[in-house]
Amino acid sequence: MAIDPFHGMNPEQREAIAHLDGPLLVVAGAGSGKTRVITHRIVHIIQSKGIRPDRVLAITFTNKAAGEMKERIERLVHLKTPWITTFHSAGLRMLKIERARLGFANEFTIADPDDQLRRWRKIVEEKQWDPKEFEPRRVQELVSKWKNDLVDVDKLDSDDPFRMGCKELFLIYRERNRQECVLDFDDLLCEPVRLLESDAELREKWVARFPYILIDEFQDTNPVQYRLIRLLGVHRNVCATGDPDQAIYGWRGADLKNILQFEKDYSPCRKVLLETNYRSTKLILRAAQAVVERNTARIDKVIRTDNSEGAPIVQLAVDDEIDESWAVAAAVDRMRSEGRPLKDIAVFYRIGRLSRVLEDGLRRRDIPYHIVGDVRFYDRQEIKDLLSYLKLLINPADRLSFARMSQVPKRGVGDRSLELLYEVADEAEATACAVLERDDLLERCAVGRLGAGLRELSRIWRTIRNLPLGDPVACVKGVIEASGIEPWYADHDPEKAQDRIANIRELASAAEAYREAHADQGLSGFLDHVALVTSADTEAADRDQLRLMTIHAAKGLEFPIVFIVGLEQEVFPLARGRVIQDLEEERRLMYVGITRAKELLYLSWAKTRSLYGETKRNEPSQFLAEIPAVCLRQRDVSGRRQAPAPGPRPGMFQRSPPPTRPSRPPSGAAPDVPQDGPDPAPPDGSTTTFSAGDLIIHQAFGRGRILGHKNSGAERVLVVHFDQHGMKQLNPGLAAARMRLVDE
DNA sequence: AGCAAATCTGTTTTT
DNA sequence: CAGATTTGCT
Ligand SMILES: Nc1ncnc2c1ncn2[C@@H]1O[C@H](COP(=O)(O)OP(=O)(O)OP(=O)(O)O)[C@@H](O)[C@H]1O
Repeated sequence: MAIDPFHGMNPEQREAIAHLDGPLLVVAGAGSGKTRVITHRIVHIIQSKGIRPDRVLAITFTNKAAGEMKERIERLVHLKTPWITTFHSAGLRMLKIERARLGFANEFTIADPDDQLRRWRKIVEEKQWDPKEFEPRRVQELVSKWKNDLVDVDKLDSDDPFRMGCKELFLIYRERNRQECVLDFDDLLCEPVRLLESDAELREKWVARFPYILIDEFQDTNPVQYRLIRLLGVHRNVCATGDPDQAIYGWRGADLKNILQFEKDYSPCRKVLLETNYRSTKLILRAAQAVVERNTARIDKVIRTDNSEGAPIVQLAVDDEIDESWAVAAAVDRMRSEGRPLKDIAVFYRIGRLSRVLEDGLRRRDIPYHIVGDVRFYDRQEIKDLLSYLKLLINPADRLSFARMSQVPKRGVGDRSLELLYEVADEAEATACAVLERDDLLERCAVGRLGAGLRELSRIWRTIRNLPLGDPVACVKGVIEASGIEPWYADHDPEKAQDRIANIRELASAAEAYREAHADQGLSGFLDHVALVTSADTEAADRDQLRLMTIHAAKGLEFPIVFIVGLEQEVFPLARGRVIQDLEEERRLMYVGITRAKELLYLSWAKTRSLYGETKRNEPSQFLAEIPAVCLRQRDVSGRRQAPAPGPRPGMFQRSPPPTRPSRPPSGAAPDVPQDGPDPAPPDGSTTTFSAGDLIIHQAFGRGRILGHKNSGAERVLVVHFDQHGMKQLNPGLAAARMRLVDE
């Protein structure tokens, strides 16, 4: 029944698959079959060495890549491969197994990054330090960098007061997390390293656990990750594959020099170069290669393809971002009408914000799309609310979750009640949840009219605390029921209630799906899963949708047709405050983007673009000029809207005329003057409307005159000029209840 | 305690 | 410009 792992492989790939014992480094360009080598090597290891699949540690960059690799291998060997995962999941799995060594009082939970940020903010506040100087975001960023760079913070010394301040904050942060049995994301890498380094016996056990180790996308490995590999890979059966030209996570501490380091650390090390690209047309590959060859800090490598020459890359210049989105939508629409499945097409951009305009264009043409890396399902407010209850069932010491549970739904428990409760808990050396369980403690904080809320909270906690932790579905359903969160959202936020309730139900479905796949794992496993899953993993891959994503999210993927938009200097390559921080990394990003395309590539840039609230004139990206002209077909459809007689609109990416967009009204003329027209009826059902020019009296602001209404973001607002208070923008629904018309 | 309005940011990429 | 945070009122 053995399958031939060498089947369909070229000679270099075969060499890499065959060389099982001793270190191996595969360095190769895009689309050369590196991931395929890893996959087939694993099959070969299992078959020829008789190694159990669960004793192969294979690291991929994303959960999705891991899932695909797992699926392929499990289909071939019919056994589970739980250690084909990301670094973070592998770290978590190790910590779960070794949790006794962490020294926590109860089972740990993984803190949500937002909750951690709140923790930093609170610590700065308690210290009474200036939150401008110690901005929680910056502090969190630096500490994360330290952890990923393996900095020993206890020994850290610096002249920089910010760094020393962060050190002081960190010591408090760490202690608090320890008390609450909470780990942050970076701890999933640091803690395994710490445990392994401090215990030779443990190290031996884990080294023996994985006789073979493989790492894909090695160029984006950071110091902690590499240390973990070094600790586990003393047997030297370590295989790394990577492409230095695809190193795009330098900002996260990844260091492409790890590739050179690997060769030294594992010297002598077999090195295999893969030089055939199986993915792209000749023109696309030549363009990508020409761009990346501009980098100076780079070792040249050969890459060729037997694929056809292919169609030229289309480059398009447009007036602004709206035209760009129209052009993309028109081109996609045409492809769809020619029978192309939408899932063959992807649109890439440097920064996530660019997806907004694209969405407008796509919606106009009813093109279904999926934004990869959009708000994670598990990051939605209502989901986090429920997760706080669930986390407390596992780890009642977690006060960040406690605070959220206490205050959603709102039940009259505020910061004061919480402070009091924490004091009582600390004094009794009990967890916050224990206070809710014990009448004697509860009565000490549920005093006066503050008491009602806490008693209600206590009642809820007592109904959920005995939910069966082995069954995530029962827990989720029990918490939804007991918390009363559905009726509360329905009542309190009717606008979004439907979506919210749908999401809440989906959480229950997710728990069901999880229970189905991991019957032995229980609630705790479900929560871990939730912490690590990204929105790229949750996508509905079965639907025929256009995919929109940042180039970072496109790493490792391939599509027949690719659009890259926003190719303007300072947008891509991206500048911060007019400075491009790392041009070579930006260029590698361009290389990654181009090399995702198999057949057709479209590149567009807009002469003006509104971003961050201002409209800027931009130059085309330097990367466009770096592509050899012979690879390109250039079109410029800018400047046509101003034509005196509009006539039929010229084609954009293609030659057939797309529908025209009327030229914009002179919007810059009077930005603050609201548009006229009747106000929408207030949502409360009353019929009161106000029109521009009406004179009104407002309960709070007194006499004023309605100027009209305008759109402020997604909201419609009423613009009123008050005699006493000047110009104000009011919510029309609420304002209607608070003001009345008066006669002149 | 809770809400709505006003003010103030900053502004990349993600496991 | 949009999101988060602070202020100010009930
Ligand atoms: N020997 C081969 N013959 C035919 N097709 C191959 C071969 N090896 C790989 N491929 C195909 O080439 C494409 C690229 O392979 P793969 O994703 O493994 O490359 P990669 O080097 O990991 O790419 P990248 O670094 O760009 O992510 C895939 O569609 C794969 O199926």
